[in-house]
Amino acid sequence: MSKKLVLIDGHSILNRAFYGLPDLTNGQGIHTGAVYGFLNIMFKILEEEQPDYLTVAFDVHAPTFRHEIYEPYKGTRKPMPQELREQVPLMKQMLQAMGICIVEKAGLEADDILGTIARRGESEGMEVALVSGDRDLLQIATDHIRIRIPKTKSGKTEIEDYYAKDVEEKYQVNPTQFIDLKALMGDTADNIPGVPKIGEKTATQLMVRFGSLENIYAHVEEIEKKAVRESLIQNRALADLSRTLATIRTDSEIDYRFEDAGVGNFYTEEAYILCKKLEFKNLLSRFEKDIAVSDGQTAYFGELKELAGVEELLEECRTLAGEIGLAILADKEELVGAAIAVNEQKVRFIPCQGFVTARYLSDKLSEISAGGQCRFSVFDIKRMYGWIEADRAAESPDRTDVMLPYRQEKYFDILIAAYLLNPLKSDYETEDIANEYLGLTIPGEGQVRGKAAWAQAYAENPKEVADFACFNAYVCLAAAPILRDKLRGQGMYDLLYGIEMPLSRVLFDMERYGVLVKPDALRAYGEALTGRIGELEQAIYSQAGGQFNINSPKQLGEILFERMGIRGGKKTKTGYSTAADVLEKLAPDYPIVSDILEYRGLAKLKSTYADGLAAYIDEGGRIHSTFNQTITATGRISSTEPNLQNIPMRMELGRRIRKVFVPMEGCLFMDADYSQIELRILAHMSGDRQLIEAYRMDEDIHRITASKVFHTPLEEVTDLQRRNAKAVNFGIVYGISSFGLSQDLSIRKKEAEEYIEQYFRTYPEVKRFLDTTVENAKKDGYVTTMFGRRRPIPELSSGNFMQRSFGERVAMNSPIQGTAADIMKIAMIHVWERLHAEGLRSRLILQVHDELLIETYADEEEKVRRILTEEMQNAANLAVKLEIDLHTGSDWYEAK
DNA sequence: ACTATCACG
DNA sequence: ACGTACGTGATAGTC
Repeated sequence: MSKKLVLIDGHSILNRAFYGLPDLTNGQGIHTGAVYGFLNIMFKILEEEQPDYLTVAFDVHAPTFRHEIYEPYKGTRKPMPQELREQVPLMKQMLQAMGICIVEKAGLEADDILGTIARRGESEGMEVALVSGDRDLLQIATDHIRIRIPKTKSGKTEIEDYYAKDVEEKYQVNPTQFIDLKALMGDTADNIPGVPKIGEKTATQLMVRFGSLENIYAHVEEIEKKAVRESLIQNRALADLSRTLATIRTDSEIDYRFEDAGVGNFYTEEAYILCKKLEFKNLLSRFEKDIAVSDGQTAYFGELKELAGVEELLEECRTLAGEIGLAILADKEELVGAAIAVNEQKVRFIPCQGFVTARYLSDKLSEISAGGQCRFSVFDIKRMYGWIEADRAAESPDRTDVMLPYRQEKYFDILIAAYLLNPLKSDYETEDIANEYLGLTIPGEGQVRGKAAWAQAYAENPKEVADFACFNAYVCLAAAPILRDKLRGQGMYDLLYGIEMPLSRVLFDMERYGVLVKPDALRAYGEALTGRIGELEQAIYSQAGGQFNINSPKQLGEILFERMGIRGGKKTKTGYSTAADVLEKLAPDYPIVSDILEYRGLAKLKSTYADGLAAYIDEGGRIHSTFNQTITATGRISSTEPNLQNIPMRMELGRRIRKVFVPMEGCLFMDADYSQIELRILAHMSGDRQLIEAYRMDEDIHRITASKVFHTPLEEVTDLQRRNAKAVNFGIVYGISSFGLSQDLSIRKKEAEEYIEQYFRTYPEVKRFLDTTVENAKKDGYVTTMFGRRRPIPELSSGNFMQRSFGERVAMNSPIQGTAADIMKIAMIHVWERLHAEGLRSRLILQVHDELLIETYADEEEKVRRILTEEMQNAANLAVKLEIDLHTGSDWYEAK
C-alpha cells in the first residue's frame, strides 16, 4: 500500500474560508471565522483521505502578491482585509498546537513549496492530494498528484478533484501546457501580464492547435487573425516573462523531511486550550470526545454477525430504560442491516446475513418498538416505520391509544428536530447534523455508497458501510439530548410531540397506501392531447414560416419578436420573455400567439401529468407520492415523485385529469377543504373586530370586504368590486405591496395604494398586527406561528432594500401560512386517530395544504363525514369558525 | 446545474 | 431609487 500525503495551500484555503463564511468573532472581539472554516475544510479532507503525512505551506509575508518584484504588473488583487490578516498568525499557532507540519521560506511562494514537496512525494511512490483554493496548482497534477479545489456552494463544501487527465478533460490542455496557457492569457490576480488581446478562448485555441508556446511562435505566421498574430509578435518578451512567472517550481531548495510531517494526534492539550479561547464550541466537543477515546472514534464501533451476539444486544435494548440510537440501512425493499448505539461506548452494526435474516431483524425491532422499554432516536423516522413496526403498521386495532407512542417520546427524529430548529436549510444529512450540533465530522452517505444500493455497497466495502451505519446511530443518540434542549429552549417541544412526530406516522400511512388511478383513462387523456398538440404545431409552423422548437423560450422569442417583428419588451436576463402574461397581451392581435398559448397548456398537461403520472403507477394501479415533512420554510408539507399537490384544477381541461384518480371498489372519495383558512387565521391573530364580525355574518367574505372598503351597500357590490376586494384579501396574506397588487389587478400602482389604504382603514387592527409582527421579527430575527413553529428571517437585517422588503413580506406571511399548516396537520392526526380508534377501514389519501381526501368505504360514509367535519373544524379554537366544504364523488373531479 | 415556464395552495 | 406579491415541484431546454 502506498503512503498518502496531503498538502494544503495555507493562505489560499484560509482566504476561501474567510470569504465563504460569515464574520465570526469570539467574546474578546478576535476574528476567528477564517480559522474555523479552514479547520472544517481540513478535517473534512482528513476524514476522506486518511493520510499518512500532512503539511501546510504558507507564503512568508502574509499579504504577499505573487512575484511582487515585478512592479509594472502589480496585481489587481485587493489587499488582504485586516480581519483576515490578523487571523494568519492565529492559524499558524493553531496548526502548531495540533502538531501539524508547517513549511514556509523567505523568497519562496507557497506554490513553489507545494510543487516541490508534491514531486518529492510522488517520486517516493506516494499518492499526493494537494488542496488549494485556486487553479494555479493544476499544472502540478499527474496520475499520482491530485489537485483538490474546495468550492462553497450554498453553504456546503464540495471538492473538485483533478488528476492530470481531469485537467485535460476540463481545459483541453495537459498540466504542462496549462503553464503556457496561463502565460498567454495572463492572470491579473497573480500579476501575470499575459499577451494583450489574448483571453481564455484564444489562448485555448492556440494551445490546442500548436501544443506549446514555443511552437506557437514557430508557426506564428500561420495564425489567421491579424490582431492576434501581431500582438504575439510584438509581445514576445512579455510572453516569455509571463511563462516564467506562471511556472511553479518543483525543485526548490527546502529543508523538509517527511518524518516531520507524520499525522499524529491533533487533539493536544495546547490545541484544546486554543480552541477554548477562540470559542470553537463545535470543535471543542470533538476534542473532548477524542481525548476521551484516545485512539479514534471508530475504535468502539463493531460488527455483530453471530446470532447469539445479536440476540444479546437486542435483549439489552428491549429491557433498557433509556434511549438508543438506531440507524437502518435499507434499499427500496431490502433491509441490509441496522446499527444500534446503546451508549457512547457501545455501537454495533448488525448486517442481515446468515441466521440474522432481514425478516428476523425487522421482527425483533418491531417487538422492541412495540413492547420494549427503550426509546429510539433515529434519523428520518418516516422511512423506518416500515422496518420497525412490521406488525403494528398493519391494519389495526380498536384502541384509542394508537397514536400514543408517537406523542410520548417513544421516538425522537433528529431530522425533524433539525428542521424545526432551522427550516431554511435545503437538506439535513446526518453528516450536517453531526457537524452542526456535535462538532463531529462523519462520513457522508454519498462518500460511502456513491450511487450504489446499500446491499451492493456493503458487499463491496463492509467495514466502511458498517462504520457509516454506526456513525449514524451514534449521532442519533448523541445529538438527541442537544436537539431536545434547543427545542425546549425555543418553545418547540410541544410542536414536536404534539404535531410533527404523530404526523410522521400519518404521512407514512398515506405514502404506503397510495391512491388508485385508472391507467387506461390516463392514457386516453394523453392521446387526446397528442392529437390537438399536432394540429397546433402545424398551425404555428405555418404562421411562423418554418419549423422550430416551440418549447424553447429562446427560439420562440426569436421567432416572435425578431423574425415576425412582434413588439414585446425584453424581460429576462437571457432574452425575451415568453411567459403567459406577456403572450396573453399579444394574443388578441396575433393568432399565432394564442395558438402558442394553447400549445403550451396542452404540452404541459401531457408531459407533466398524462405522461408524468403514468410513470409512477405501481402493479396495483396505485401511485405512492412522498410527503416531505422537512422541506418548506413555513411548515407546510410538500409532495414529490410525483407531486400530487399541483394536479390541475383551475382550468376545465386540466381539471379533467382528476377523473383518473378514483377510490377502489366499494369505496367513494370524500374531500374536504378549509374555507379561506388563512384569512380566518389573520382575523384571529390580529383580533380585528371588524374582520371577526365579518366572518360571523353568514355572507361571502370578499363581498363584505368590498362593501366595507368601497362604502357600497352589500347588495350593490359589483362583481368587479368583489374581485378587487378578493385580490386585496390575498395580497394582505402575502405581505401586501402596492406593486404586487397593481400587477395582479392590472391597475396603476397609485390605485393599488388607495385600495390598501382603504382596506387598512376598514380593518385597522389587521394593520397594527402586521406592523407589530414585522417589528418583532426585526428584533428577534424570526417569526412564530400560533403553535410555536419558528421561521428565522435573516433577510430582515439585510442592507439591500429588495432583500429586506422580501423579509418584511415573509414576516407577514409566514405566521399565517404556517399556522394554517399547523392546523391542517392537527386535523390530519385527529382524523387518522379516529379512523383507527373507531375501527374504520377508510383511509386518508392526500393532503393539498387546505384539503384532505379520504378513500371512504361505502358503509362508513356517514361516520367518516362526521369525523372529517368535526376534526377539521375543531382542530383549533379560533375567534372565528373554521368552516369546510365537503363533497363526495366517485372520482377526485367529482369530489372536489 | 441553471433558467424559464407553469401546475397547485 | 431600489423592483416585488407568499409557499411549493416537474419538465424541457440550454450551458
